[in-house]
Amino acid sequence: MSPFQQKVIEIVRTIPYGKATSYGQIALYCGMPRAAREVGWTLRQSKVDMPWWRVVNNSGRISIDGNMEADKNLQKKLLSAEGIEIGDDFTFDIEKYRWIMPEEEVKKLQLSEEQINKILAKYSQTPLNF
DNA sequence: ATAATGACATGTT
DNA sequence: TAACATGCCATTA
Repeated sequence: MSPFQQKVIEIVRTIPYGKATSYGQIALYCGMPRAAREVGWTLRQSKVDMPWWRVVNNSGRISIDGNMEADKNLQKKLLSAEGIEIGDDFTFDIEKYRWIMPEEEVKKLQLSEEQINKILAKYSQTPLNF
């Protein structure tokens, strides 16, 4: 298992109940802004215990396709159970439920200052919305 | 070694 | 708003 995958797992485990994040967001926290697909790959093949269902794509859609229909429906069910309402098209308002890592946690990630700034600029705890 | 394939993201149309 | 195109990068073939 690569260090990247280990980070993915660590971070996914910190996502609180009832919240959701995107693949790209996790990738960013891991210091690999372009590795969203690898996050998905990790969640799929890693059998360790983690709340994988709290990770969706950036438009708030469950993006499991093809022959993983069972998992797709399971994810919808699990999210619904945590209070996130999901429509028949497997989409929901991610901004309403998006989890933002606290700034002090971001600073513990051992990333370059440049990347930290990038993270805070994109996912700030006090965004425009409220 | 080269090319195709994804639980993705983002900018253009 | 939604479809399309391009960029990404580890894994597979």
